[in-house]
Amino acid sequence: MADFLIRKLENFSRLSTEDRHALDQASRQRMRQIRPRDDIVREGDLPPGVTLILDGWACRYKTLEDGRRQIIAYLLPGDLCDHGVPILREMDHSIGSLTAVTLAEIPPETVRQLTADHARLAQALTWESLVAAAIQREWTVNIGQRTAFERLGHLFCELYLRLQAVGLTRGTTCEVPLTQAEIADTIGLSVVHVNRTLQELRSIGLIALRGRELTLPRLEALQRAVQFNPNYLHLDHEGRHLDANET
Amino acid sequence: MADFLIRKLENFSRLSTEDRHALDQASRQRMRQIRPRDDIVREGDLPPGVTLILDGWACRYKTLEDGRRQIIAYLLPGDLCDHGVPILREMDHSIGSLTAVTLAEIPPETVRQLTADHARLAQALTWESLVAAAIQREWTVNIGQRTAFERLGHLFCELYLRLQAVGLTRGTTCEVPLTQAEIADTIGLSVVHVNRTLQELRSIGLIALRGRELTLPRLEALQRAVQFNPNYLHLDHEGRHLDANET
DNA sequence: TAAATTTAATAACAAAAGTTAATCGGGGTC
DNA sequence: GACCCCGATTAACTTTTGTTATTAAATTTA
Repeated sequence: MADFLIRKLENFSRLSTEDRHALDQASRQRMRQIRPRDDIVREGDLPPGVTLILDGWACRYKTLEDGRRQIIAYLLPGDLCDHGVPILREMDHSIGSLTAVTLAEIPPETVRQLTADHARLAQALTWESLVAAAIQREWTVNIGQRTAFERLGHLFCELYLRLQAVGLTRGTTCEVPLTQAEIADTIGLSVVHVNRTLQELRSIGLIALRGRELTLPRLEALQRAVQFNPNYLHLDHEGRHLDANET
Repeated sequence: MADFLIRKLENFSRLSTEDRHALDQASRQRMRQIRPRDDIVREGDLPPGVTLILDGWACRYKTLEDGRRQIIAYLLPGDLCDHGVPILREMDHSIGSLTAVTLAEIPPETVRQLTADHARLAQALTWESLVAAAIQREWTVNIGQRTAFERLGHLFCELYLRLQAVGLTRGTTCEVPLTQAEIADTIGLSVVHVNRTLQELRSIGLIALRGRELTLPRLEALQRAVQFNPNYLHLDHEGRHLDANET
């Protein structure tokens, strides 16, 4: 059930069979199905406990009074949300599904046990939350400093690598179930301009889009063209922390 | 020594004398002075342990190859940085001082003891880190969706309230030791446009700037004008979580 | 105190991105 | 199979914001 999360965590450290089993069990206790484009939690609600996206895409977002909307983060299969359960009184943003979503609510007690009994797991989960924070920071940079062209290319690089980390790419291709309006709300551009920029990326041959299928035929070139530096994803040390054989 | 942090945490919950004393002791173990506009940690460095800003302003920032720079977060007196010490191998961004800064490095062992021995403190520290994350999200919204006018006003509202939370405001005034160039790098605008927008805010009487002294004579009006909603700062429940007398 | 260096303020012009509106196209529905 | 609806595309035009350059003012330093 927790396959995507497990796969992601193993980018950071090798988990034992028990680690994996425990995580899997935890994810099976309370599952929930969400329809596409439905709210999972709304701003003002009591923050939910730890939530794991088992499958599908969701996002954090915030709506201004006049209807402008910013997508703040994507929640992909294997992503966790921890709002520090009883500490904050209410959500300051909403979470909504983009596609159909399957999620697991992991009870506080289960989280406590998991991290208490499985040191590696605890470490790996810390890693995952540090990376989530790093992604949020990178989005600030992306929206604040980059041109439309760079923003869009950067987003695609990030999505591709994050999907790859959970095994959701085939070759140079991955599914990106976003409308241009959603992309616009993500990188702070108008739909029209997203469309223009998309054309540009296509015409140079840096991306290909067939339906919801995104192909990055020349990832390296794309990364260079938009100054994408993957360091913030902290994916580059497969288990090194736990192997004693470092240089 | 840790006065600002203590004051900030008490916006969330009342601390006991021992809590405060323990925090204060922890902050005295390893102090460091940083000159204005100096790097504290650089991208690529090994992430430092838990760092507490005792006094002065610092910021997280990221520089692109071609020199563009984005300020990702402000670190004000009483702010904490926790990079999850040994988990990530290298910093994906830099931290630099804006003014002269006094900081405390809190050894991992001390952090462990603090949170183990002082439950309230542990909770309060979790609160502070959740708020830091919420601020980061709000910046995404600010830069992504708002006009120059709103962005700037929003930033000022945030800074004022954060400074107020640590007792660094006098009436409607606070010190904001930023150049217009730094503000520009914060909200993703050019210096020239920041200047223009500043004039506009001034001419309407929503802000006054004398040197580094920022006055918000009509905070409410400013908040309305820029659609500032302070909910993301989660400052509105003075100790409620620990008092049993809730509704 | 004077010189040097930042920082702030303006202006004129250029470019990027937004707005509005119309059309096209595919997928699903009746 | 005709109709609808949503999402994508395109065009024309507007607005916001960026760029470059110059000057003024304020700080810092010598």
